[in-house]
Order: sequence, then C-alpha cells, then structure tokens
Amino acid sequence: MKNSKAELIVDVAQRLFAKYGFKKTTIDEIAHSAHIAKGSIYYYFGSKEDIFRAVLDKENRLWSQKVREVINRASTPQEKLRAYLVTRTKYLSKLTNFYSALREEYLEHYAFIENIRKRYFREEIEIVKAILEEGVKKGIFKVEELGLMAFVIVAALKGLEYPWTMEIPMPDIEKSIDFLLKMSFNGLLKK
Amino acid sequence: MKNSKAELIVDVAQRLFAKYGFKKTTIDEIAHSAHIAKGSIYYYFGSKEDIFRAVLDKENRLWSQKVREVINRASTPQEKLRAYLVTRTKYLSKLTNFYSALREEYLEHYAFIENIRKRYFREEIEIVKAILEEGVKKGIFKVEELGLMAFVIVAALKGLEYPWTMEIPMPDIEKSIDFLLKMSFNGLLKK
DNA sequence: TTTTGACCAATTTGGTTATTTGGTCAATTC
DNA sequence: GAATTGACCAAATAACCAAATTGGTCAAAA
Repeated sequence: MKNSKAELIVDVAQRLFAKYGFKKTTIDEIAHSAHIAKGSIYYYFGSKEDIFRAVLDKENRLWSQKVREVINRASTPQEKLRAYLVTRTKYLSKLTNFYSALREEYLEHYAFIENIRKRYFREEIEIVKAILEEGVKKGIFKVEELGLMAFVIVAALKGLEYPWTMEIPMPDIEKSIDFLLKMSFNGLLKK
Repeated sequence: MKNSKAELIVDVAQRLFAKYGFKKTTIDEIAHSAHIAKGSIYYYFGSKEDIFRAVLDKENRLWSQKVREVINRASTPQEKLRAYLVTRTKYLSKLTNFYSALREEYLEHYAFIENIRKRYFREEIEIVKAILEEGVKKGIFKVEELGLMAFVIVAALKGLEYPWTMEIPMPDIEKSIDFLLKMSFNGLLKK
C-alpha cells in the first residue's frame, strides 16, 4: 500500500489548489475528486487550512530536498552558493501552489499564509548561513556576521524575483545570479 | 502669490490620498477641502488619475532632489553609493503616497500605477548606473556590465524593503546597507 | 477504526435598487 | 476671455436581501 488516504487527499488537493487557488477550491470538490465523502477529509485533516498547509509542506519538502541535493553535490563553497541560488530560483517557479500562495494569493493575506512565508524565509536564511559557515571554516570566505550576511543575500534574491512580477523586462535570471555572485566573491573595487 | 490653484489642489489631494488612499479619496472631498467647486478641479486636471500622478510627481521630485543632493555632496564613488542607498531608503518611507501607492495600493493594480512604478524603477537604475560609471572612469570600480550591475543592485535593494512589509523582524536597515556595501566593495573571498 | 452523508450555521453569490462617483458643461464671475 | 461654479448625467459602487454554497459537525453505519 503506497498511498494512504491522507496522501490521496493531499494529492488531489494539490491539483485543485494549483488550478483554482486556495479560496476557490472547495472541500466538496476535493472530496468528490478523491471519490470519498467530505466527512472523511475531516477525519484526516482539521480544516481546509490544514490541507493547504499539507500541500505546501509537500511541495516544500520536494524543493528543499532538491536544493540540498544540489548543494551537497557541489564541492567548493562558491559552487555550493551558486548551485543554491540557481536551483532555488529555477525550481521555485515549478512549485505551483507554494509559489502562487506566497505571491499572488497573499492579496487576501490570510494569517496562516503569512506564517508559512516567514517560516520558509527563515529556512532559506539557514541554508545560506550553513554554506557561508562552511566557507569560513575552510578559510575561503571572510564573513563577519554570518546571520546578517545570509539575511542580506536572501533578501537580495527576493529582490531579483520582484521585477518579473512587475513585468519589467528583466535580464535573464541565471545571468543576473552569476553576476551577483561574481561581484559578491570579488567585490566592486579594482585590485 | 506663491500658490497657484493647481498647487493648492495637489497639496490638498496629497493630504487626503495619504490618509484614505487613492480609491477612497473622492473628487468631491478634494474640492470641498480645498474650498473650491468640483468643476474647478477639472479645469486644472483631466482626471482623478492626473491628480494622483501630480501628487506622486511632487513627492518624487522631493525624493529625487534629496537623493541627488546627497550624492553630489559625497566625494568618492563609494561614498556616493552609500549615500544613495541610505538616503533613498530612509527617505522613501516619508513619501506617504508614493510609498503606499507603489506597495499597498497595488492590490488593485491600476495600470497607471504600474507604469509609474516601472518609470521610477528605471530612474533608480539610472542613478546607480551613473555612480558606477563615475567609479569606473576614475579607475576605482571594476564593472563589466554597468546596466546589469545597476539592475542587480536596485533589485537587491527592493529585496531589503520586502521583509519589513512581511513584518519579519528585520535587522536594522542601515546596518544591512553598510554590510551589503562592504561586501560589494571587497567581496566575500578571503584575500 | 474508518467512512458516510444528512445536517447546520455562516459565508458567499446573484440579482436588484439606491446612492455615490468621476466627469461634463452652460451659465456666471472676475 | 480666463477662471469658477454647481446642477446635471452616465457609470460605477454600495446596500440590501433571498437563495445557494461553504466549511465544518456528528450520529449512524460499515
């Protein structure tokens, strides 16, 4: 038995949320699509928000796994940082629900979505922090305040996401990242 | 006579827009607050959007002036860049309408606000580009692609704005900027 | 232990009417 | 004639309300 009922619900909900968004997807639809009664859903989940959280968690686990995998495969801290930046950005747009929930759907700003957003923001900072830490330990990076540095990097990344929301013609994302990295490593100043 | 009627309208509208936002402020209110008839407003402005644009322009001129002033006062390109980053960020939050229009009010996403947003985004990029250009000419900076570099810097700045919208406890903004700058100048790598 | 569907309170929807809004303009004032 | 006015209008919005839908419950059944 590879799929428990709870997983089935999450899978179905994932598809529907992706298509219609959180608000427009109804529990009845989910139940119907999953060929179970509505009551069954509430046997496994406490609320609609709970289901959504489960979907987001699933997508985030996938993203997190992929990102960590790519980071581990890279050998130097520089490569790790680059691998992280490129992968996280490319992969993020594939996580339909995660992405739209944290960007578009926040028009409605549900409190629970805000919380999820914060949690993942912190998670990203932790990932970057770990990379920087390794770099410092290996004597490759020179960073005084790890936490702040990680914060600034992640915040800057968010900034790179922003323009394409605004439909400003944006230079190719990967090029921008490579550029940001090159500058980060070597600095602006002429040697 | 130091205030033309058009200026009076803009001043009154500025106050009201700041308090109630674009949508909730009515032409009747503006007319009433300015002690003139509604028709008079349309003698000077073509539409409500026009008035709003005028308010935004006024605030932007102020901001722009302040920023350029501070930049000119600084002597080295490094100082100019720092002066720009700090001033632009600190000052931006004072421009009530400008700020809220380009952040909160975009929930409604009026096309004309999107356009203004884009224009100011480009304006910021130009300012940064000019600073970088000077730095390169003086042989202080080493930047290959000026446009892209300026874009990345401004985008990163937007990223630093983002967290306090999300109410994530954010490290002090000035500290972050100094940090970002130090890193930008010297790079992450150990020498 | 799981599953069900009738059931309920609360919210959302669709349709209608009343009010307000942005914008016009002929008449009036300066 | 440039500037100002307020009554006026079509269109948008708010207010209202009944009907439908929604998230969530629960006693009964499997």
